Amino acid sequence: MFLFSENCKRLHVIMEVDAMSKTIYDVAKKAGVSIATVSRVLNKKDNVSDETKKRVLNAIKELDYVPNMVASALMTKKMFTLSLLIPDISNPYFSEIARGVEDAANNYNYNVIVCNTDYDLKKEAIYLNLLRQKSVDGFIVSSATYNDENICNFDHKKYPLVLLGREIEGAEENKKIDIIVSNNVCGGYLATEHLIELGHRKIDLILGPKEIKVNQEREKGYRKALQDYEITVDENRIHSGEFKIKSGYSKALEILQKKDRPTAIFAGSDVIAIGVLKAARVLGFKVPGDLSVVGYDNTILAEIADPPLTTINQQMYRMGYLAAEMLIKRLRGAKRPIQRIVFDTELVVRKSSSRPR
Amino acid sequence: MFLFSENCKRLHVIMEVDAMSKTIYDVAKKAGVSIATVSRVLNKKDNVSDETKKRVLNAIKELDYVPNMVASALMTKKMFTLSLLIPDISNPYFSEIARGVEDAANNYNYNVIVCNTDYDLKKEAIYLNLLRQKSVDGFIVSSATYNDENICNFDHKKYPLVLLGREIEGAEENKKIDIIVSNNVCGGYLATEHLIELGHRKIDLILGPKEIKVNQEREKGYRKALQDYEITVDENRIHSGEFKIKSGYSKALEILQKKDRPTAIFAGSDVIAIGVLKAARVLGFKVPGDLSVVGYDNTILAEIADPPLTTINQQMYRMGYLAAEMLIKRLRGAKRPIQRIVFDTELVVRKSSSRPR
DNA sequence: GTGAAAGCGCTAACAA
DNA sequence: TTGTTAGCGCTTTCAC
Repeated sequence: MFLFSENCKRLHVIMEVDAMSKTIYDVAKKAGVSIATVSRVLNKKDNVSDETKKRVLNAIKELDYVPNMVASALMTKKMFTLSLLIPDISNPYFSEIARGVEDAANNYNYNVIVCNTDYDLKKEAIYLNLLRQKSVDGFIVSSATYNDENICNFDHKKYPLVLLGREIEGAEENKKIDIIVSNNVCGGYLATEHLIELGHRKIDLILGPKEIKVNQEREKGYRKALQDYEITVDENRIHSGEFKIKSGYSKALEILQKKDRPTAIFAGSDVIAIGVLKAARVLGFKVPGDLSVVGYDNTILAEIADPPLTTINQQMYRMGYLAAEMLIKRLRGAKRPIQRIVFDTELVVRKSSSRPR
Repeated sequence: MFLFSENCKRLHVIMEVDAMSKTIYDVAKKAGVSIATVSRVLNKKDNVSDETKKRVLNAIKELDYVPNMVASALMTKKMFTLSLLIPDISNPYFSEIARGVEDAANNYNYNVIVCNTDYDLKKEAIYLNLLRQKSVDGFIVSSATYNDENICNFDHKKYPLVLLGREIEGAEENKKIDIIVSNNVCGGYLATEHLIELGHRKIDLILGPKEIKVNQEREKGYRKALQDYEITVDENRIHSGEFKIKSGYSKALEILQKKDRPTAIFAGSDVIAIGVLKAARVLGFKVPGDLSVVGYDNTILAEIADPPLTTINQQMYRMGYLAAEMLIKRLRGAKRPIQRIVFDTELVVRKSSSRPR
């Protein structure tokens, strides 16, 4: 069976009528109106009479018509899709952020494309480029190292961007981009102060990669706290590795076997702290009796760890949610100044820290 | 300054030349060829002479031209984007799957839109509908309950779909859709058998929601193991709740205070098992001395728990990876039969299980 | 090997 | 309030 679909200038040879996707022309024809009117109804413009609107809505329902957003995006440049670039979605810290981003996006009828950059600038650049081709409306980026050239060279006018949890070097650059961070200096300070106030003097610090700015900031907080309490900073007590259990484990193993071993370790993330706990267990040190441990992030891991980790809370979900919300509001054309929002961090005391023996 | 861009039928009023996105017309003009030729080069068709190809490539580079995939998708219907529907990305089980999906997708130059359905069929339906409008190429769905009407009524011809970790009721329905699952009956059996062989006879089962088929299957494995070892199944020992720490906690609290309390609990997920551990701690039961606990999934939580959880390993990452790969291969038009792939589960023995006192 | 021209399914200016 | 029509930036016949 062959049929002609009598769309204006379109001539379809159709095998099964239902197999073809319906277009705005089919709806227009069925409702006895022009495509412009159908478009008006679809986009909820008010200048359509109730009478015709009803007819169009009926036709849409009867034909099971689904509007094609790709076609409309060709004109409007809006795909109602955000992209989220993070190092690794399987990391609880980022999956919590992602959940916040997606919830906000969903709330405004946006979708989110998630990309894992693995802290790899090249991979990030490829994603950025591919997604621009797809006319994604905006970007939330959380994978930048402190001097991320991808971001510095990015055309923020054309592609709205919110930086999440990371800053770019240079105050001027920062003034051009919306940024959401948490107060890492404060977090580093709080963790260190907590240990000092418990009576610790030999406090080692195990951070994530140096290139990631949050680590520099947490270190700053650590130094500041020691200074404020008039404890000399021992450079040999400051270490860095990766945000991985293994990394925390091996560093701690090394540290804890030195003569002048610390009575406390402040880890730059919960994951690192988990590695420290493991090393302590292997070496027969009791936590917190022989060694106090403080983590960072307050992911679900901190609750579950043995013993439950004292840690610094970051508001991942809220940061993600706000990032998406800011981005969407900017996309909607609100003339708002560039913002830089700093989320508070706070100390969460659990069982992994106590006064030294 | 006003300029005319001399694109064929297009007349642009341009303020800053560089501010406008370059189109295929600009490239064609600069290279002195037609847009058809540019298109051929972009799509790597072979029928272009090396000479002209070089000119076109040069023009592309000089203009910093970025092809518009939305426009091309209007013809080709390919957006090179998959969507992944899962209950909750912040759940480590699903974030591990998501990572596998995204890695495979990225490997084939696809992107993935992640959606959180919260086990809510209505929310799932809304996502499915919205994403169809966006011409997403295919779907990976992991949120279906066992009789998910959204999936049953889904037009798999038009929108390729892979079911991940869940099946649909009815063998016939299943034959129409690619499915990737792990062997939950086997997993349930292995966990139960492990406890039986340790000498346990009073083994309680705490599952997730009954509507989710995996729970029914794990229960089946549990029953089978008891029967094989000639232990009477006590219906009062089978419980169900949610896949949440709290749920496991409250159920275990209740169970452990009964007169005839179990010597072992098999939890339907690591998260539930974590709740059980917490309840045991609160009530002063030592794990594994007073109570053995076995989890399910082998997420990162199992490693980290106190004590580390004996659990059933599921290959989340590989399942996710394969799901995306299957979907993409189908999208590429390979005429392949509908597949149903079952991943093995295996017992991982850690510290939360031992013989009963 | 290359170009002209007709759409893909919409939106939006302009007419009526 | 409604319709006509010219694109949006590509792909894809069909000529040459």
